[in-house]
Amino acid sequence: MRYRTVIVDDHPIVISGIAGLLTDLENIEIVEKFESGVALLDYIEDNKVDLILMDIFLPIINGVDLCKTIKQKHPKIVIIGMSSQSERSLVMQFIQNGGNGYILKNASFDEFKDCIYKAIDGEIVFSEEVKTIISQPLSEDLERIPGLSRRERDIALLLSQGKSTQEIADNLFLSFLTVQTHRRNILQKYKMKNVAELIAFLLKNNMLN
Amino acid sequence: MRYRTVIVDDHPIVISGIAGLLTDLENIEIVEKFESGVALLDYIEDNKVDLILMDIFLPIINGVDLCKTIKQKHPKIVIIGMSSQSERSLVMQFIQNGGNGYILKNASFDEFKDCIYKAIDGEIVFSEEVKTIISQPLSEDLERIPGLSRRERDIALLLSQGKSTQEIADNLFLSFLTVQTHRRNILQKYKMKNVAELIAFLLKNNMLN
DNA sequence: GCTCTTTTACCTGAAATCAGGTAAAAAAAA
DNA sequence: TTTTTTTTACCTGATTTCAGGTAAAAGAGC
Repeated sequence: MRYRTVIVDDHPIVISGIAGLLTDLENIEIVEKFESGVALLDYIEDNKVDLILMDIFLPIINGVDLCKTIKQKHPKIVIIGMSSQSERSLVMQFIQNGGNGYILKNASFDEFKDCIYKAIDGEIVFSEEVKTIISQPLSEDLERIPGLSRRERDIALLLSQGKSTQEIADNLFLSFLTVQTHRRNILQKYKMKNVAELIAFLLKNNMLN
Repeated sequence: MRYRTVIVDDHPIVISGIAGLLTDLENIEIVEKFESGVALLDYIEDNKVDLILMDIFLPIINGVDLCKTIKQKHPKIVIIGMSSQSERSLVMQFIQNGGNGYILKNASFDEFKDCIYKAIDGEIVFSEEVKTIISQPLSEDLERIPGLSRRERDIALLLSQGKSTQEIADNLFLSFLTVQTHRRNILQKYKMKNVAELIAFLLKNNMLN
């Protein structure tokens, strides 16, 4: 079986580069190339596609949303994201929205080949550098951030559930004033202006749960 | 080379079950079994370990935190998470904290074997059911949730950055009262009590960015 | 034993949010 | 073109948060 493959990238040079790499691959047939997501969305409505290699930074509609939209209608299409540089949260978001893998564009030909074959085989794949990005950062990112104490985490968790100071006090059998103090201490510890910013910060850094 | 492997699970029955599966595997040597994370943390300080299979739901310290702690000091140890049932965010969190893979306990022997060998080989692996969990749910989960309008998303984004109503109004060149109306509409749309709960909800459902 | 951190608790006043209402212009969809 | 959704805007009052203090008891670490 030959996999009908589409490439989406807003840089024509990158498209031809990837196309060049892929022509060497057995059973990968490049059927179309696009420079934007909307053109791709039109195309897949009328044509059979098995594999999509897409840049994440695209004009109009970004790669994450594009992937989500495609997967909702065509869950069987294998989608691999690509970008020149990236960060952890972007990669995770792409996977959470149905992506089957993520490759940095500086990956070697062998990495590309490996990842594509494995993705077709049903695996979720990452190029080497992506793997380090999604797992290593915590050693630098999170180590310097002082953690929440147990009580503070309890309170932060209830805050993220929309509880008011009074409700939290009732919930934890504490004085209203005590909870108020904890709230202020947490905000000051991370220099946050209010609970909204705090919750966003804590969730992005995986400090709740 | 034989991989020195440790199993951590608070159900002795599960430990023996997994141990049984693994004895059949070439070059996997089970050197120790633990029922809690603290015992494991002590052990790895004094003994060489290559691979850890750990339950995610553990007493005292949970699997995600345990994985994070271990990886900070011993990034080369391969850690695979396991649980009986799971949800997307938990799996993603585990991976973001350095985990090399995630397997549901109902996976077949072949899946276990495959995942373990691939993880040792440097891949990030998921058992079949985990793959569907992390990618499929969006088609049911998110489709029924009404989206934010463009203006609403602008405002929600600024809220997540800790901006006050007045600051948002200045930022978007709107009246204070207009922003106030948008805030209320967003809260009512998702039946949220306050911005804190709203931000948590939006971030967990990838509705910001 | 001593020290530092955490948890508990209280007071006050300004600022901001939340909840209820209404309504009209503009834009998008049917 | 008509209808619906979105965006804009105003009013009021109760509730809540935020920021500034202080301080003592309990627990963890040295």
